[in-house]
Amino acid sequence: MLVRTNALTRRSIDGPLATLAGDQVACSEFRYRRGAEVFGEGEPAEYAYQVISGAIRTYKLLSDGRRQINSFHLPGDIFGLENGRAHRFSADAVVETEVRITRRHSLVDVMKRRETETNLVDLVTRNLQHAENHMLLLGRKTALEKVAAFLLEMDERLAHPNVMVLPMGRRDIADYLGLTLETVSRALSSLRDEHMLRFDGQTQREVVLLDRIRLAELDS
Amino acid sequence: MLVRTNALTRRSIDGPLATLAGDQVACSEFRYRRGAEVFGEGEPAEYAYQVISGAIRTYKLLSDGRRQINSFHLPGDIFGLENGRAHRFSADAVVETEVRITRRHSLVDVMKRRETETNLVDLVTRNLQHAENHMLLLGRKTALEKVAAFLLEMDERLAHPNVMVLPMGRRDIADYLGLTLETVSRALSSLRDEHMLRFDGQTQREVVLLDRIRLAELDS
DNA sequence: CGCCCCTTTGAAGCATATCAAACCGCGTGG
DNA sequence: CCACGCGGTTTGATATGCTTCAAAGGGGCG
Repeated sequence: MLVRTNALTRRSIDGPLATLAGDQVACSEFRYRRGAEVFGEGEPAEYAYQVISGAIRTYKLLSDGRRQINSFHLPGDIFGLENGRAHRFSADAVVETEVRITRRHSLVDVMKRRETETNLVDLVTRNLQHAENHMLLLGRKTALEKVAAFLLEMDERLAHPNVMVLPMGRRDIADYLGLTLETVSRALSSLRDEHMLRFDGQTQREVVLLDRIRLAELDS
Repeated sequence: MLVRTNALTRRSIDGPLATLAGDQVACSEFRYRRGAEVFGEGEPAEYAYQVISGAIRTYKLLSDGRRQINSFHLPGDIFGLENGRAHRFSADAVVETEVRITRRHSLVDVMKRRETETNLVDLVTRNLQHAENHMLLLGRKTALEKVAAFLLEMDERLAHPNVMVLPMGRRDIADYLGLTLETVSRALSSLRDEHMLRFDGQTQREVVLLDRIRLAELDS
């Protein structure tokens, strides 16, 4: 499948991938047909990619098929460079597309050599990962799904306390979720009525999650 | 303003910031009152921050005051670590909040020493930056604003061609913008009717931007 | 020529926003 | 101690922007 190439066959687009890879690692080129999948979410991340011509979309899917495209990758762009072992999103060709490919290992090894125990790339990448998840939420989830996702995110980040004390008000939650505060309030009331959560104390900021499983189901 | 501290006064939360900084750089602690601004979008990024207690929100604002919160930063979280000179978003305290602060320079210098000319952090960070802008779009912009922003993004990335040939169809644009394809189509028709763009050829994929200024105004 | 995909356009429905009012706990000052 | 005011939240009624459902146009390709 992979078309081997060498320095002499390189095209005019020599971006960071080529620079990074330099002559230390092998680059190959490959051509994808319109709609062809480059990689799927959850698949092992073996390669890093640079678009030579055409366009790639990277996206996430909800279980019901709704899709959120994170980015379009155009000629010169690098994508698919993951810190973990698996791709966090899917990628496929919008049109007939040429890409340059290099084994992820090569890059990661170069990276590892240059950085020590505490990895700054990891740090930024975690932020990126959060942003990607959030884009999916903002672009494609309903109010109820958003609020459920928010509660579960906070629950997890607060290490699943019995009583979750939210430091932020309804307005802040609303702005985080791309909703109005009234809609957030209604969603919370609805979840309370459905016995998925309960308010503790008098402030409405102390929440007890009663059914994390059903909340997670709501979160698609 | 900054409260100097040393290793002896450090609290129990010693996350990556402390590790990164180690004993190489000075850490200070500071306390923000509820609602106090830690930094504003566009301000010079002089420090990196780690939350000790409380909560910080980072967000962007549209000119009419609509706000999109990107993240809530809870104890242990690091934020405000920028690659460029300026903050890409604002940060302020949701509640009374303690943060540990270190000069950005210290970290950046450590980083620079460890990495060479081609900076992987830059790479990931650019993606993050895009994601942040996109969250604002998804959470807070109207259909017309989204489509205008999309056109301007593509225009810029394609180096302002006279005729912009979009590689993707309406469905792809819609999924990128968190809309339906019909809404994208209606928005484009509306922009055409308002003489902000014109379709070239017969495919409706070749767009000529006639009034980038008004488009940019739409994009808030 | 005819089919298929993409796009546009129209009509109706619906989820969420907007507008409005009441409630509630809390802090403050009388 | 209570009255009051105030910010935050809930709830209700209405409005609306976007989606959904539907159909027709238009171009490319077999």
